[in-house]
Amino acid sequence: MAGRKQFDVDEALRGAMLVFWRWGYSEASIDRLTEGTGLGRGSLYGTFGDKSALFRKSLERYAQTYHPLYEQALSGPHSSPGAVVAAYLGVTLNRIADPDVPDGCLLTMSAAQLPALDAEGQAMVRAMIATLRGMLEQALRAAGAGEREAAELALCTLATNKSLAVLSRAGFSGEELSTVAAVAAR
Amino acid sequence: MAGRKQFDVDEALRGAMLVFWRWGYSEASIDRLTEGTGLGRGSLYGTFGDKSALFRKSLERYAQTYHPLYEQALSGPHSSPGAVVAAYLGVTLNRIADPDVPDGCLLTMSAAQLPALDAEGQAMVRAMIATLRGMLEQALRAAGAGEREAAELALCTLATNKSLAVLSRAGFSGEELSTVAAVAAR
DNA sequence: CGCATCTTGGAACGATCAGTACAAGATAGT
DNA sequence: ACTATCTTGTACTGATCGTTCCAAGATGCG
Repeated sequence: MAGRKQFDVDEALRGAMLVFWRWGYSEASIDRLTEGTGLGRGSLYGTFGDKSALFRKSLERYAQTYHPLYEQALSGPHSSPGAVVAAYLGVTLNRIADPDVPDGCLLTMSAAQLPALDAEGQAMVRAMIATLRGMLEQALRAAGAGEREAAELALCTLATNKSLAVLSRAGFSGEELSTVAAVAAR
Repeated sequence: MAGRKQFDVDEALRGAMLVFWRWGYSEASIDRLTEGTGLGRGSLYGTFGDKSALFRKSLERYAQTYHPLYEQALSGPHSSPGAVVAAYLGVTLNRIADPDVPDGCLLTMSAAQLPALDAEGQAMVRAMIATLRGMLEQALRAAGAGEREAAELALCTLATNKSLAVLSRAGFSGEELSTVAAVAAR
C-alpha cells in the first residue's frame, strides 16, 4: 500500500508485453498479466485501463523497443538490396535467439490472431505492419533497388519475418531459421 | 430427438474445422462450435468427446481433405525443383482464394498458437508439419534437387506457406500473396 | 406392442473470465 | 500533525467458459 506508485510503469509494461507475446491475446488472462507485471488488479486497471488498452500500450512499447533496432539495421549504407534484407532479418534472428525474450514475436502472433482483437487493436497491428513495410521499402530504394523491386522485396522480407516467428513458435531450431533467412536474402 | 444420428458426422467435422480455422483454438468456444456444426451440446460431446478431441479430429479431417491436394501437386513429374515449389505454393494460394473457405489455414494458425493447445494437440500439429516437410523434400529430390538443396528448399517452402497464411489473415491481397509465392519459387 | 438403446436439447455445474468497488494504508502539502 | 490524494490488495460482480447430467423422444428388435 502506498501513496506513490511502487513500481516502474515501463517495466510493468515490458512484463505485460512478454505475457501477450508468450500467450497471445486470448490466453493472456488478467491473472497471468498481474503475475507477469507483478502488479495487483487495482494497479493494473488504474494505470493502464482495460485489457484491450493494456494490449495496445504493450504494442506501443514493443514498437519503441524494437523499431529502433530495425531502423538502425536498415540505416545503411548497404551495398545491395540483398544486404538490406539480410540486415533486417538478422535483427529478427537475434531477437529470437535472445534468451531473455522467448521465441516468437508479439506483432506476428497478433497478426495471426486478429479475430481475437477488438477494432482498435486490429487497426494498430495493421498500422504497425504498414510502418515496417514502409521502412523496408525506403531502405531498399536507398540501396539501389528499383521501385518495383523494392516493393517486392519489402513484401517478401516481411513475409519471411512472419514465417520465422511462426516456425520458431513451432519448435524449429535456430539453425533452420537462419537457413530460411539466408535463402531469403539471397 | 432421435434413435439414429440426425446429422452427417463428416459434415459436422467440416463445420468444426472451419470454426477452429476461423477463430483459432482459444476463441473457438463450444457455443461457436455448436453453431458451426449445427449440433447440440449433447451430440457434440457424445460424438467427438471434449474440445481437445474435437480439435484433433478436425485436424485429421483437415489432413484428409488437403494433403491429397498437396500430394497430387507434388506428384510430378516436375522439370525443376522450382517447379515443385511453385506447384506446392499454388495449392496454398488456391485454397486461400477459395470463397467457400475463409482465408488462413488451420494448421498454420495452430502452429502460431501452440501454447493454447494441450500436449496431444501440440504433438499432432508438429507431426503434421513434419509430414508435409517430408513430402516436400521427397518431391524435390525427385525433381533433381541435391540432398542439401532439397532440405533447404523444403524448409523455405514450408516457411513461405506459413507466411502466406499469416499475411492473408493480416489482410494482404491475393495479388500480394501471389507475389510472395512467385518470388519463393524463383 | 414392449423393451433396450441411442440421440437430442436444454438445464445446470464449477471454474474462470474481464472488470468494478472499496476500505486500508502510504504519501505530500500545508 | 492534519488532511486530501493517490495507490494497493482483495472481495465481489455478471458473463462466459468447458463440461456433465438427464428427461424426453425416436429407433430397432423381439
